Amino acid sequence: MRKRATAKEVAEAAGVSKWTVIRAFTPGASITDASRQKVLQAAETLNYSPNLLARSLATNTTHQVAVFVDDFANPHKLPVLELLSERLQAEGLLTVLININRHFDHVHALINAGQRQFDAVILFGTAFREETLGDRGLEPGFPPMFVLARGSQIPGVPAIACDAERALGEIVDYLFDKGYRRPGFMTGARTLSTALGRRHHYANFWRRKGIEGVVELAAGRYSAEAGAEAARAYLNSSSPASRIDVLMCENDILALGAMDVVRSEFGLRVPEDLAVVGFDNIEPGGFPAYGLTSYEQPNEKMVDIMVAMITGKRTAKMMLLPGRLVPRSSA
Amino acid sequence: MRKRATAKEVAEAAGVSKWTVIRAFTPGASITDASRQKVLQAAETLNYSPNLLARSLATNTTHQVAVFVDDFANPHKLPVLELLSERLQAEGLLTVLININRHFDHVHALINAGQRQFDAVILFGTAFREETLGDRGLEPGFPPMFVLARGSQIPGVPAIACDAERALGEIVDYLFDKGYRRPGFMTGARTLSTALGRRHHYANFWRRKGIEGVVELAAGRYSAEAGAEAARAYLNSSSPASRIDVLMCENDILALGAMDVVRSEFGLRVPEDLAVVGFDNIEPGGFPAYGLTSYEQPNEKMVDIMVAMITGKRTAKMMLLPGRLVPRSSA
DNA sequence: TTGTAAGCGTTATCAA
DNA sequence: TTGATAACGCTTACAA
Repeated sequence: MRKRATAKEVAEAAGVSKWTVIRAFTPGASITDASRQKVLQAAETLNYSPNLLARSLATNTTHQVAVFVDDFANPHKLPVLELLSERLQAEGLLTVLININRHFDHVHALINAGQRQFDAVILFGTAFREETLGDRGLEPGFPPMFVLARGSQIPGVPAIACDAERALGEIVDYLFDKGYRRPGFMTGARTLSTALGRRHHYANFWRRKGIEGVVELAAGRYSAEAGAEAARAYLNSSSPASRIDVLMCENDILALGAMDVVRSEFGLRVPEDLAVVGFDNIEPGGFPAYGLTSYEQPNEKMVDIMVAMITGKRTAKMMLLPGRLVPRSSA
Repeated sequence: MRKRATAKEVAEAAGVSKWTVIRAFTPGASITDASRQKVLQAAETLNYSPNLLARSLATNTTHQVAVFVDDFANPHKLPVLELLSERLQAEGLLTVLININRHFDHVHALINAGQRQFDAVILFGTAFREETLGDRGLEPGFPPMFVLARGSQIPGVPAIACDAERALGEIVDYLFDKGYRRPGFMTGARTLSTALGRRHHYANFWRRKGIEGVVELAAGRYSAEAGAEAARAYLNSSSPASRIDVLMCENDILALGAMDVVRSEFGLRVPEDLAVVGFDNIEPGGFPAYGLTSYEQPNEKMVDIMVAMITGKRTAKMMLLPGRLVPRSSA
């Protein structure tokens, strides 16, 4: 593996100075066509292309965006990652996928992100509280941060997310119209503000309908298994007469787990005996085997806006966007 | 947003030279404890941490690995991405997710990867033929390439994948023992070598059992919808008497789409009327609503080996690893 | 152990 | 338009 050719080498080959070489590769630089041709030809034979690393050091911009993800159990992440990477690449930005876990937490990741001079940091659905950073605060020279698909817990960090209040309003209206009157809600991780948020709005809208006391099923985390366990626990401990008639789950993956238990283990019919609703509208939910009623987040819009903010084509600020109710057979 | 502190500034604050500052941040460098303490303290107050970009330029290693992905429809990608990013991070390497699509193809991506000096490039399940690069070949100074979860089509580019021959052998043995005798195979993209590979091995093993003529259902691409269409087309055009009794699909997502059609649209029972088998063992396949018999790739092993090769702890070479048959109710 | 010089491959700025 | 000088922030090699 030979070394890459440098601008200097190309310059010698073309009989010009290295700065002229740079100009040949700089759109809109002042250079004669003759020089440019000479340079491009020399570059071609030497197989030269500018070293982006050196460019980054000099320009102080890496064209790389860090995306923090901590919940890979949710299939919803994949299509959004696809969208995000596509749109970023369309703007000449690369996606650095950062796995937030026990060994590489937000603090480490943020410090690392600073050291690597990313152009921006996106917290994609990750839970992150301001206190976590401690005194460090947002360090000087730190890349601008954004929160995607979740409300922001950090003042000054803009969030682009689905409007949960509006979403839950639509959902409750729909369920009420369908005749459901004994609502339950399954939460994933308790500490997350969105968890509280969705649950909170859900309860609020039912209250406005004159119905108090939404039953809470706590799954503790986001996975089909957790959803299954929570549903099982509830169904085992409740009498058929007093049961809820509709279960809204904080996301689809919980809903699918719950639905499996409701039907396979307890032989209940969905939606006749117990209706189920999810959130995110992941693909398997739409399969005939489930027919899960869900709520679709405006992924494209969210991603487009986020990318526009990162590139500075839009002013960075919090935005809540409307999604879309997707009614199917489960409720 | 102030600029980041530099080693030089810390040096001035600590009353030493900037090289001493560097040493304080270099494990195993010769420096007195006194100096180190002074430096670390100054660094602390100035909130200094080394600039990784500058380091990369100087050391010619970025600690970044590019991962090319072109098929985001397969949910199997997500857990593997999680594993991969985790293991890479454990080695101090960051994952740059590169979306291969119409606008950003392998050639662009590879050139870009060279310019960015990634430490390695992983083709994760992407189809890429040698000719694509044309004359350029693998350019000098180009990062080492690896293929993950697919056979390599490029000589000299090591692939880490599941042993397809062994896998299909196990599957056919299992199906034969279960009494199935009229096999069908659903292919995704026709051009991919693994497609041909899996189908090829499948047909071979049936032949060894004395059964010729595996029926091919061509879905054309990898998605539940494509699987559904192919299954629909086949069932519509075949007479119940002459039909296959077991359908092996090239991957799970095709299998789920097919299974939905088989059951919901044609009212056939799985496995009694038509058994279905997939590949990858994605999560929804395991849900009670499907109970899809599948074959699990050794994801952890593949990823661990790949990372070990990238870090040089293992010699880079092609490896085929055994997976695991996961029998469920669908076959 | 510590300081110095040179170099990594660009870009920014100014002079010719 | 072109060439030259300085700078980006670090590492490597060498000298003190």
